Amino acid sequence: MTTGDGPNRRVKTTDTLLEIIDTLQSLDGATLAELTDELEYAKSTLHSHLSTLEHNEYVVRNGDEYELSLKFLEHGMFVKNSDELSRVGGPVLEDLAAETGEVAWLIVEEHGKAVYLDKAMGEKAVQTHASVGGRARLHHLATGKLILAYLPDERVDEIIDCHGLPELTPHTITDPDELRAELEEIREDGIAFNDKETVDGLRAIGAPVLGEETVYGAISVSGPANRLTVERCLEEIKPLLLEATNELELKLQYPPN
Amino acid sequence: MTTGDGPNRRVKTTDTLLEIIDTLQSLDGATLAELTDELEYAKSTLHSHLSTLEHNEYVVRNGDEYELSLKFLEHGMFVKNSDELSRVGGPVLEDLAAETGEVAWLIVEEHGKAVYLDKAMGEKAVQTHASVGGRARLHHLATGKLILAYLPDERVDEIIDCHGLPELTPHTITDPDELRAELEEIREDGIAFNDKETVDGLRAIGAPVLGEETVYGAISVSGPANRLTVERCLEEIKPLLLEATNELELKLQYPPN
DNA sequence: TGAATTGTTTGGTAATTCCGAACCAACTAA
DNA sequence: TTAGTTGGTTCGGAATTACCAAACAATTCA
Repeated sequence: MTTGDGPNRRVKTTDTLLEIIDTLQSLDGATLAELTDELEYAKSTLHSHLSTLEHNEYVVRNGDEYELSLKFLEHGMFVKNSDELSRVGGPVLEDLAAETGEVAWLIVEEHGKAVYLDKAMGEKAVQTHASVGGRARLHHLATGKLILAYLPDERVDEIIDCHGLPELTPHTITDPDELRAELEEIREDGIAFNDKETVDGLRAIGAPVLGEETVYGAISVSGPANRLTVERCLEEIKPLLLEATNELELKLQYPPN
Repeated sequence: MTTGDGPNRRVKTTDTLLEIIDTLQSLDGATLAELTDELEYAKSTLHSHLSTLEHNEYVVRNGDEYELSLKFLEHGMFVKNSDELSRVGGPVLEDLAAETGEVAWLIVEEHGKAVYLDKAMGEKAVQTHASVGGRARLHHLATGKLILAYLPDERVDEIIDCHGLPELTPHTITDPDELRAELEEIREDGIAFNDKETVDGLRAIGAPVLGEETVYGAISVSGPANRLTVERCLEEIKPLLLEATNELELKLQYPPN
């Protein structure tokens, strides 16, 4: 039989495999012995899995070290490029970054989480915690809250249930009702802030990219809170963001091809 | 038992799974019915595999369409960023692109193929066939031939055996001996050309990034053959490339951390 | 030289994948 | 409304195989 009960029967071997892949990534490559220590499988079992992965070019070997291969980059870039928002968003982010000097982000939702789809660095941009392809909870990001704000209420409840509202800084919203109140405000304003809710000293302002009945994603500009003041956000950044999202929404509505 | 005979026993279910993933990519998302047509498995079999992939967040559903998720981007960017050459190469490519106005590429070898690790677009750059994460044969690229030139002879034979020398244009080298002669020349010159060997009308010039006893990868500048003449390559681009690879080799030898 | 460590191979069985076929749910056409 | 179609979902059970244990090979270190 399979893992799990009742509906949605799963394939146990596949669970095993994906567990191996995830572990291989979190260890940043590992020898067979290290993997054996980390996972609850016999050495020989892991060995045949690794051989299969290598044969299919999903893993490369450096001596006795097994590492994930660039096959993942191939698939990943393919997925990224098949997203229309990603394609039209790239140049828009570059403009935003150039005009503000800060970091501009493009975020979409997947499986109830925020995924950093793209970024552009301005002149004064500082290296941040996040990177393209990375994931984060939705509730502590300007873009994440925007996405939640335009998602159906049931879906929001589901996401809160599933992922919780963990506290990252003293400013993170951890109460569901407080979050829902903020989402209401965001819907009224059409923009959202991240006021040191993710990292202390980091502020961001974002705007959503909306379609008819859907939210495609959101973009934001982030930077040090003392440089990116609330006034500067509202006066300088907000108009730029709204111009950008407006352009994106038009391009998504009337794709060039 | 398992797939394959003798040594390196493989896990058949894993082969199946990776086959599904590859198919899902080449179809750019598919319904269960479409996958059933494409692959030799029962509908119910594919269904449980897809359910497992979705449960592990490697696949997303849009209605009845199954698509690869951005999880692949996460792993892919992680692999890319754990490569030191990729990290130091990015800014160098940007400079090259800015100085030449053309497209600058960073290529590494994996499983006997060329992988486009990064690119930077100059002012006059035209959209090309290739994209980051993509793969190509080594024998028809300037960077690919460079990598072959500095790989052990046995390895070169192995790669020729395994992947062949398919013809992409009338200029592609398809004869093993001719290729080996060119590799010898490349070792003498320290640079390599791609003279319409990949796409008609496209020229590129590249230089290798060498370590002690190894070749890390290669970088190149490519553009329309009529603009990127052989003279311009030798006089303008070649010094820039050598300066760039020199910088990269130093940075790889003495990493900042 | 022997002990320790790590990757590789293999036999056999307990476990699971896989198929077939039935079951739904949503549309379409008559 | 009803019959027909298309596509996703579920489930029992036989055939296949993933998995473990244990032996083996190849290095490395004492």
